[in-house]
Amino acid sequence: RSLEGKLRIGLAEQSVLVSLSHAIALSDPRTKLSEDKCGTALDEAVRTVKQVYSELPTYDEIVPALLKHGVKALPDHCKLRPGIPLKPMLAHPTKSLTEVLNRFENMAFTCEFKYDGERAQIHLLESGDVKIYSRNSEDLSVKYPDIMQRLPKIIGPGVTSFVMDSEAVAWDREQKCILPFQVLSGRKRKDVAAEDVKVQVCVFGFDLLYLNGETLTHKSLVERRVLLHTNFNHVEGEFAFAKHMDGSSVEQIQTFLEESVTGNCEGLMVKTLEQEASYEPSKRSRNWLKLKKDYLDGVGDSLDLVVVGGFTGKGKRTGWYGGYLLACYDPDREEYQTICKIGTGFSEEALAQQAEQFKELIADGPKSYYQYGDSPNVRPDVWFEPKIVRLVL
DNA sequence: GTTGTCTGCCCC
DNA sequence: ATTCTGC
DNA sequence: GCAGAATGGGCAGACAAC
Repeated sequence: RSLEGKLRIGLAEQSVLVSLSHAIALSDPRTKLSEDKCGTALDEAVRTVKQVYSELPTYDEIVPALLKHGVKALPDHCKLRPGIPLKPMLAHPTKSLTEVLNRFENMAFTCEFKYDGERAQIHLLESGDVKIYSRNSEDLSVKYPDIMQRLPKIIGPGVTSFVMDSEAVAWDREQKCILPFQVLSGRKRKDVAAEDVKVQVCVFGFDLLYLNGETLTHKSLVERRVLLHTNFNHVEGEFAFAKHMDGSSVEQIQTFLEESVTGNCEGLMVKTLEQEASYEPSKRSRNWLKLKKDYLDGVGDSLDLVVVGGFTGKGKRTGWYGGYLLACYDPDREEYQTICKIGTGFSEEALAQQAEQFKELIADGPKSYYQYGDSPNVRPDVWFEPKIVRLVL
């Protein structure tokens, strides 16, 4: 966990990679370090190690290769390979179509449906083994035996190995339509047999990162997409290509966005096609933008809610409230019904100021007319008098 | 066995 | 996931 | 803009309690 940077001590993955790169570069006699070029050489080493790690995120292979061959030769020994999940490319959120058009002015770009499911990175190894990985590189192979089983139908002739980026989405076989994420999350995760799968899924492929021994990440999206479409088969209700539209006018995109929402999708992904259109593992790249319907202005309702409790903060929020319990007043029943917790969107200043504000409203316990659940995570550490109303977006 | 509580290199 | 902060 | 660390709802699984 130390190496993987998951200790929450202010030293996480990227800092570990920098440290490892520096340590190797500084101790390797092959790296000649003159005073003025030392900084540049270190930066170069970090760049190389990060690049390699993003494609083959396994210290078991990188560290021995570094020790044996040094930083410069590392990319020759550690390459993207089916069977090892690479860190998926992520998208930047945008709040309006204007923002998208602004970013991609004078560039070729494409819009894709943003499917509301689970990221699935599908690997076919030369050995014939199939593996499916989650967004966080968890092995989902056991969860999706149905996908494993149907793969032969999907793979085109001559394909011996590949890595595909896709979204697994809950699918209604009767209505032939996409079901919400909530349905998908009801699927079993362990000891799943393909025969008794209750929640069916359709896989929507949207990128191809490796094919028949060749890494495709440096190719442009338009090239990768051609390879995806020519080497895989659409299979009704089982595998489809993410729906896309390459038009660039406001009207075309607006229509496509509405179409995606009608089709039970979250909105659109907008991606560069030719320039700056490589696949950047692990990066939240500005070359991929997500335009979700609930980000858009005027979409989504706001509520007036009453703050009825506070949760003591942890870590850097120690000393004040890290989150609050909110309730909605029901005039018929004359009671406050707790509805959600809120813990983001507060600056440290607001957090401190609010702690002060609620100090005078601390109650001995929950009011008789508060209604809340049994679960401890909706039992705040401190209950408040129902005085403060907040507009929640 | 059945019920309840809590956790997760969880999913979003 | 979203959001804020220090660099 | 990056990296990191706060925090949300909701699920199946795991395990403790009965």
